[in-house]
Amino acid sequence: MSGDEPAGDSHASLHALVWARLRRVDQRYTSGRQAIVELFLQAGHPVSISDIVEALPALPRSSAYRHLTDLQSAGVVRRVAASDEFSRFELDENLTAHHHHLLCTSCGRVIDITPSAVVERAVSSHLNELAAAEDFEPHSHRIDVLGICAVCR
Amino acid sequence: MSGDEPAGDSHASLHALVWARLRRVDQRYTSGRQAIVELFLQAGHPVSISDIVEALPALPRSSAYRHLTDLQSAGVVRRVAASDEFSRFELDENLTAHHHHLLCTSCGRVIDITPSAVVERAVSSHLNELAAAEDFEPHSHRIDVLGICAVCR
DNA sequence: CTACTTGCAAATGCTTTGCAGGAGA
DNA sequence: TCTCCTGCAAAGCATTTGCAAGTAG
Repeated sequence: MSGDEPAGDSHASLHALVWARLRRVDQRYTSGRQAIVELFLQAGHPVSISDIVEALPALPRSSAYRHLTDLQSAGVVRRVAASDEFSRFELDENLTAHHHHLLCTSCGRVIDITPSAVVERAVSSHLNELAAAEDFEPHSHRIDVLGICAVCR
Repeated sequence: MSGDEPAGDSHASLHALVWARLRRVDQRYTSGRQAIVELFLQAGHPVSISDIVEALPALPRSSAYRHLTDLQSAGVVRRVAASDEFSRFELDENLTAHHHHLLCTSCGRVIDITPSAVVERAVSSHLNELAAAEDFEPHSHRIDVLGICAVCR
C-alpha cells in the first residue's frame, strides 16, 4: 500500500541502524525487537501496545512494554500522544522524517501527515521566537490535528 | 502576579458562563467545582490532578477526578497532553482564547503561548488542506513545543 | 562464558465506581 | 422533595518489576 520501496532490502539499512543504536547502549537487537520495528515499518503510522500484541501473538505484553521502553531509550522509537488514553509509538524521526499527526477523536487512530517545507519553516521559527520570550529552550515541536477520520465519518 | 485584571469581578462573568454550561447538562456549580475553576484562573496554565489536590487539601482525589470529568463533558475544561505521563487540565478555549503550549521535558511543566494571528491562520489553512487529502474532518489543532523550561535550564 | 533478555506472575499506581449520606433548586 | 453531589473504601486497568531460565556475542 504505502510502500514506495522494495520491502526487504530497503529496510535492511534501517535495521542495521537500529542495531547500531541498541549496541551503543549495550542492548541486543533480538527477534522480538526486530519484529516490533518491522511492524512499525509495515504500519507506517503510530501503533498502540494492543496493536503490537495483536499483530505478534507470541509476544507477551510485558515484553512488548519492555522492548518499547528500551527502544525508546536507545532513540529508536518515541511515544506519541493520541486523543485517547492509549500510548502509541512510532519510529523516531531520526530514522524517518519529520512529520505531524491527524488524531481521530472518535476511534483514536493516528495518521501521519507531512507539512510543506515552507510552512514548516515559518511555524518553526515563529515558535522559536515565542519560546525564547519565555526563556524556554526549544528542542522540537509537534503539531496535531484533531478531528474525525475517514473510517469514522 | 500574572493578573492584568482586578481578581474578583473580572472572573464573575466567567463563573456565570461556567454555571450556564453546567446547567445545560443538568449539573450544579458547587463549591468544589468553583474552587477548581478558580484555581485554573489563578494558575493561568494547565494543572495536574496533583496540583489541584495540593492546592485544595480539603478536596478528595476522587472528587477531583469526578469534577474534572464533569467539567470536561460540560465543555468547561479540556485535557492537555503533556510531555510526562500526568494528565493536565485547563479551561476550554471557548472560555479563554486559542493558544498553544511549551512542554518542559525535564519537569513536565506546561506554559501557554499565543501565536500571531498571521502564522496561526497560515498554519491552520495548510493543516486543513493536508487533512482534506486524507479525507479527514478537522475540528481543531494543537501545537506543542518540547524543550527545557527556564526553571530547569 | 558473561551480560543482556524473556516469561510469568505479582505488584504498582493512577483513575474509576458503588454506596449511603448531604446539599442545591 | 427530587436529583445531583461527595466521601470513603473498594475495585479496575494499563504499566512495571522480581526472579529464574534462555540466549546473543
